[in-house]
Amino acid sequence: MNISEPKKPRGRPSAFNYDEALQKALMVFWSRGYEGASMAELTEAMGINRPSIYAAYGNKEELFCKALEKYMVGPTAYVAAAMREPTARQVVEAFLTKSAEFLADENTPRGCMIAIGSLFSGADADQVKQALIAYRRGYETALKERFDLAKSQNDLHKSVNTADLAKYVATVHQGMSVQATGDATKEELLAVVHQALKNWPT
Amino acid sequence: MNISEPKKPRGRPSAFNYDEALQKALMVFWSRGYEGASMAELTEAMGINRPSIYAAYGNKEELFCKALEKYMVGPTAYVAAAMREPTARQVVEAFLTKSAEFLADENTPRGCMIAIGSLFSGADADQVKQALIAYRRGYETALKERFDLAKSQNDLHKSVNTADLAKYVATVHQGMSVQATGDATKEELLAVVHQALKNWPT
DNA sequence: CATATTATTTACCGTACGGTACATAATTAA
DNA sequence: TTAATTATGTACCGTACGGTAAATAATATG
Repeated sequence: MNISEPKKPRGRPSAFNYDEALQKALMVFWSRGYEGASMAELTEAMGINRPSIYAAYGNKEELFCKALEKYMVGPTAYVAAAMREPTARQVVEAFLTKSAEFLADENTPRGCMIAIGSLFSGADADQVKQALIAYRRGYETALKERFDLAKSQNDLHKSVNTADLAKYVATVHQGMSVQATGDATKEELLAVVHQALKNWPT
Repeated sequence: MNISEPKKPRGRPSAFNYDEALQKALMVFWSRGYEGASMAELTEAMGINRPSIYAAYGNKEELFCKALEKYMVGPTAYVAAAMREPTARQVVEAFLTKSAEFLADENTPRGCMIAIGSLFSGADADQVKQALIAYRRGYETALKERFDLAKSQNDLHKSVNTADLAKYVATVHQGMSVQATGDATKEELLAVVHQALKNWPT
């Protein structure tokens, strides 16, 4: 009786793969935003009928949040990688440079789902908006804490306000996201990054 | 027979003031975005019935565009004023500082309608999205031309890429708009501006 | 086999959406 | 007063929305 042996489920087996379908939903939310993505679009992209979605993922808000988690550990994994660069300057350079490439990548929807996925709240979708605000604050805090570490290593000067610096970097990233939904090219975004990195505090 | 004498209209007079009602519509679009603002909300805020809106302003897209024009000459007049500052550095400082105050102003909706009014397009609203992209490019171009002028006056060094610099400033502004829809305070936005101005080219 | 369990399918729910037809009210011109 | 003109109010259009009830199909267990 192996404890790691997966019990066979009793009823009719699922005809779709949970993660694959969620990945499809992610792409829809990413390209259309929360409000802009309709259940009709989602069902078609996911290739399963509506009641199956509700049974497997819950309602639209929960589906969005589950897709968001997939987004965090997948497409935006480069952010965590950037944090591990040896110096604060290199962290930011990696973060923003990779962001420029990511946001304007032609193989994925333009812009960052977390930055601009739902800026307004239609009273109902307030939970989604608040979740996104929390995520944004999350990686801003991660930047700040990385800068605090840099300060303790004399990598950043003691006079630097790490919270302000983190908010600045996050703001540039969010602005780049807006630019990416327009017609900004990767090269233009990289030029913005170059400008933002001039005179980095030491 | 004075030519400037306004002819009295023939039929039943309007029961509402065109500009006042449009101003109300503007506030709704500003706070909810294009997609998020429903005709029901608009009619209630404007205080007139739906057929009167369609008769006076056209459909929802046209109403949005008319409200946008009002936004341009009203709330965002500070942008044009900033352009008239004597030096490029002062132009940007005025633009971003005033933006920080504007975006987080508690008496108006948070964020900039042009920057984030409609980032996604639900196929139908593509015209609105494209209009906003054009407006964004408009003030980015205005910045670039102001920087070109500064270059010709030896206010900015010849080596400066004015297009890149303008895009950088626009990006910071758009990022601040996203921040403002979250919980960023005026003071935090001003700290971002301070950070963004540190690396100003000379 | 029968039974319990789970997933899928179809068809539908109530509501809100943007937009409009139509009758009526208010005004000017004749 | 009558006709022409314009705006208003009511009531409605078709459609799309997010979400679900209920019947059916597919599997495991006994």
